[in-house]
Amino acid sequence: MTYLDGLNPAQKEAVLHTKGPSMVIAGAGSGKTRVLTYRIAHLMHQGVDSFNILALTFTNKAAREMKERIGKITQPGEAKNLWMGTFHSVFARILRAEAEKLHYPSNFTIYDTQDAKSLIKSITKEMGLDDKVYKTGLVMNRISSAKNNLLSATAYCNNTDIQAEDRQMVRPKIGEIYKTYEQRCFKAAAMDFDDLLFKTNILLRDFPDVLYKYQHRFKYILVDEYQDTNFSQYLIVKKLGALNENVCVVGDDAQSIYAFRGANIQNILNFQRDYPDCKVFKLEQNYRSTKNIVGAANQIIEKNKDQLEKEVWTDNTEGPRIKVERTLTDNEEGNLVANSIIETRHNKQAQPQDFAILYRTNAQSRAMEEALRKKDIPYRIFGGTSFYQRKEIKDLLAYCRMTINPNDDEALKRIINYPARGIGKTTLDKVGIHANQHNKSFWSVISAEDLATLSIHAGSKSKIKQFVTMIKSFQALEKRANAYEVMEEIAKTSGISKDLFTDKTPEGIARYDNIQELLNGVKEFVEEGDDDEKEAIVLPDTVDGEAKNAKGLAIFLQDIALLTDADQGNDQDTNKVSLMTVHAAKGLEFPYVFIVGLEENLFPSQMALNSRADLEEERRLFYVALTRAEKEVRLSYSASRYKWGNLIYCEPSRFIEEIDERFLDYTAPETSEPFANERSNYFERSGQSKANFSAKSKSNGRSKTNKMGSKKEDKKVIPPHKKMVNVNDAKRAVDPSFASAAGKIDEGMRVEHLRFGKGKVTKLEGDEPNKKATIQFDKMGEKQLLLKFAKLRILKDK
DNA sequence: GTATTATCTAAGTCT
DNA sequence: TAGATAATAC
Repeated sequence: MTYLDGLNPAQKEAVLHTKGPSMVIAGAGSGKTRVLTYRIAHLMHQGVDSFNILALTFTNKAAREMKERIGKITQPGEAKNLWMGTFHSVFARILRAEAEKLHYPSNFTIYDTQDAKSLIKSITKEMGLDDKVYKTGLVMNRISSAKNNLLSATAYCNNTDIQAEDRQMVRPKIGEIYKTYEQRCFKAAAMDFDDLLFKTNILLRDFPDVLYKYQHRFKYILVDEYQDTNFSQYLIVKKLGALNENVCVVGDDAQSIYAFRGANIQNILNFQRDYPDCKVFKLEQNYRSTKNIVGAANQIIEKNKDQLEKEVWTDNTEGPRIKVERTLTDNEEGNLVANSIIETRHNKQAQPQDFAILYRTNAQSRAMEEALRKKDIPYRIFGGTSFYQRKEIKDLLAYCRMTINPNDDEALKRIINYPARGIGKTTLDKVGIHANQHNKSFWSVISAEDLATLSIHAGSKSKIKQFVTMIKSFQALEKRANAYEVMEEIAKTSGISKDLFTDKTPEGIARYDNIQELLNGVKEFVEEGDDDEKEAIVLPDTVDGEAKNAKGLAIFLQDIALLTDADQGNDQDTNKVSLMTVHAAKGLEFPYVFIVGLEENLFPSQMALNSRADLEEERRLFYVALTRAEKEVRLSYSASRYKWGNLIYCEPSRFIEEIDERFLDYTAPETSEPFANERSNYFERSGQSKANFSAKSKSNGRSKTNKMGSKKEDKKVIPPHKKMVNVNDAKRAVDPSFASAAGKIDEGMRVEHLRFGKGKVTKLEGDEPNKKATIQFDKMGEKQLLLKFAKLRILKDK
């Protein structure tokens, strides 16, 4: 039983309780993954066949990591039949195996977000709807949340509440779009991300024999990050676990950060309701972080109302305080981080891989990247525009998709005229109209006699025929060749390789390289031996009866849409600084963590300011960010930042203020009275939500300004849109006369501050570079400012 | 039908 | 800023 020795009593209890439902509430850094892996190992140790265990994780990254850990503590090959993966990948496989029950082919395509958006867009266009009203993103969110709540298109249209909501939003046609969307996906033999869960529910609901089969198969079910499951996922788990009730869910309500995707903390409560005798374990000892970090994190999360009771504590050392730093621009913030990394590496003998830079939005990675590149610090970006989402990769994959599933309309639309082969918009429109009228896929129109009946130029027709012949040749090849051979042939014959090769711009070269990289990846896939870990997630008795070519394109393509950058295999040089969004960092840990861009309207996101629930999710997100760190956290914010090419003036995040000073180490402008100015902004901010609110109601067409306008005396309140200064105003922010005056300032001078206005310097103290000035501002009262940061302009001597 | 240019608009987080 | 789309010239 040596493998259990490393567990603390609470962990051990959770691991040993294998029979019956259980729930593990695991605080950040309390060894949640450890419990899951040991639990699985323990099950197998007790004689449970890995064949009967299903472990569901939230990301591929988590699945892969856990697989590695299990591999280390079990006998070789023992975990071979273990099913472990994300909800999406596991059920995609089950759906492929059972596809014909739902009248889908097993080689159905998985539409990614881009595909889905493009389809929605063409539907709204066809319906003659204004795409400014029916924004694809909005429509998609609506459809997505309907699916996650198990509402089909018909149910959506018949639901009076929803219809009323849509009418109120002045978007009454969403239900109709949803219906068409569903039909189009079906005839294209495609499922989107939400369908993978939705259709699994349909499958388990309508086919008791299938349900029975998988209930028997999955005698033990484990779910990681349970707080982030949505209703659809919750119900799948509930159904599969109903027979044996050996369901173990692990989660932390404080780390629920996917409500935007339909995740529901309610599921934790549902679980206790569904299994009243479920055993609850709480893991509260944090092994990851210093006392200081745990203390700050606890304090942050305390501000939230919605949470389960638990107290995270640690035995670790105190550790240094959290450093808070401010810069003037986002690029400077990048330099600050880069320099800190160099410094820490030097002082603490740290490796690049010991550092993570976390941000709220992917767009922020750029400034960081540039700074790191300049200083020759190796880094790796997770997420963002994934490799598989690059245009050239998607183009090539679209050919592959059509080879496997020619009815894949989105793939067809993408490539029928790329590289240009004279099949233009007019032609494609005609095909599309015919296809939709007859409820067929584009392919079934152009590859059949239908084509002859269409009023298309003979020249275009013959070009279409050539295209059809080409795809058919790929299909023939796919039957006998491996994935690499097929894809290489496609790249060559389609003209993609040539098209990119002739493009000698740096972008063109990069694209060509990416294609080569994809081909290399496929080659690896074909050449790699059967390794146990890879096998673990493949359906052992799959995929369909006809014993498909295991190295074939179909298998390679299977769930490429579900992969992200983090899942790429090239692990050779992992000694790099990690850059990622806070969301992507969930479940990971690093000795040194930088959380950047801590500014109002960014973190918390501007869109979260309107409701308490949204703001609490942002706060949980910040909690997640803080608790990633083992030794040190550094927070930074910038006074200005480029957004959409415009310079935006930024305020520090409220989250900084929410941390007690005893956990912090300021290098901020106002050392003696931290956030004196920010506090005054806080006042502004409290009015901001009102401004927001009235602005919002206005845009709704129904003016509530009267109701909100009672607070007219708040005239000093700066509405948010004013805070977002435009380019002209912003030029003042970088006006050199404001920036460079610091050294020359003396007592008695009249100065002007960008924000506080005019005032008189009454006192100077301290030495460079931390010289501090006390200034009596005409309107804002007395402030103490650090000269190196204060944006002051000298007005007149004495 | 294609290539080039001008204009628009988006970036919130992930499977 | 950058990619996507619309307008324009060829």
